[in-house]
Amino acid sequence: MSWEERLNQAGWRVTMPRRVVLRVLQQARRPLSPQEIHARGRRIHPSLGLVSVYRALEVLEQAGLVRRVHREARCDGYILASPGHHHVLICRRCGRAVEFPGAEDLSGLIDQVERRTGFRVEDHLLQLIGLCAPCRGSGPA
Amino acid sequence: MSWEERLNQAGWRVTMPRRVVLRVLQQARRPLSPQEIHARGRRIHPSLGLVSVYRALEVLEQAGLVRRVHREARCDGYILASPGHHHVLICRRCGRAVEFPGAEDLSGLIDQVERRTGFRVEDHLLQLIGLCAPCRGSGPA
DNA sequence: TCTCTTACTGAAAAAATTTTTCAGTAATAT
DNA sequence: ATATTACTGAAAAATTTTTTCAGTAAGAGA
Repeated sequence: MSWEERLNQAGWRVTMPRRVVLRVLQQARRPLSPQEIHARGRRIHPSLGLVSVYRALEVLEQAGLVRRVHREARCDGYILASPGHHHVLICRRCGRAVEFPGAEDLSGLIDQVERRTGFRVEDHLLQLIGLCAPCRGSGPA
Repeated sequence: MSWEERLNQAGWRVTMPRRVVLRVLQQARRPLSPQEIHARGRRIHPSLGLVSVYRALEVLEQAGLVRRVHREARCDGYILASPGHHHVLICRRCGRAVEFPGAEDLSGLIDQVERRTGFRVEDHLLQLIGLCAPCRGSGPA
């Protein structure tokens, strides 16, 4: 099924901004911000508005056609740090965040990725999202 | 070593905003945005400025006393998505982002976390940061 | 304890990002 | 072809983050 069909099936229309955003991302070699996508998109279709880029990204992300990357810069939300490397567990219902230790657990996966991609992995960001014990019991999922 | 000593050793001063931000985060039960930290901090020390909260977070994060949490909302940077769940590998030098499949790799870790914390893990965000093959060869680390 | 140095501070202003509003346009079903 | 309404771009509003600057206070050294 083409992405056009996927959009249509989900009740969305196939429009110029969505087409252009997708094409820009296909040609990109690194994650792009909305501004960057807009600038590049305008070279393809000069009337493309920045607001439409925001809106297109929202729809395309919901449709699973685009993935948001979280990078060090420009994300808020802070918790207290424990010493050493920790992963973070976040409850999607109450927002509680819990740290848990462990880097070793990933070494197998990291080895595999290094072998397959040629990357040298230096650091990682792992966040697990779910429901904490109290929230599992109370109210609607 | 106390956090005050850690700051001093790293050449930073122990100041009111840093003290207040840390105290607010100690009392918080979920990740807080700079704005939220500011609002709560003012209840402890009404002259606290928002700008100082930003600056304190920056320093405390560098000192390893505070950890930034990346959440779905409010992060830019997009890449094209492949179907299904993928992790993301990002080169810190050239910015290239590569997806790689795999959720099974984490099942052991997730089981362990669920047992120890009572959370039910539904989703996760894993990003590996490192150097891609071309960047490993060229220029300064 | 006093004094000096300068890393810090809050407030205001500037810059940048994101959302809302609105009148008009164009994608799709019929 | 036509009708419906999901979409569009631009402007304005709201929000977030950074910069600037004159003054303050942390901490080193006497």
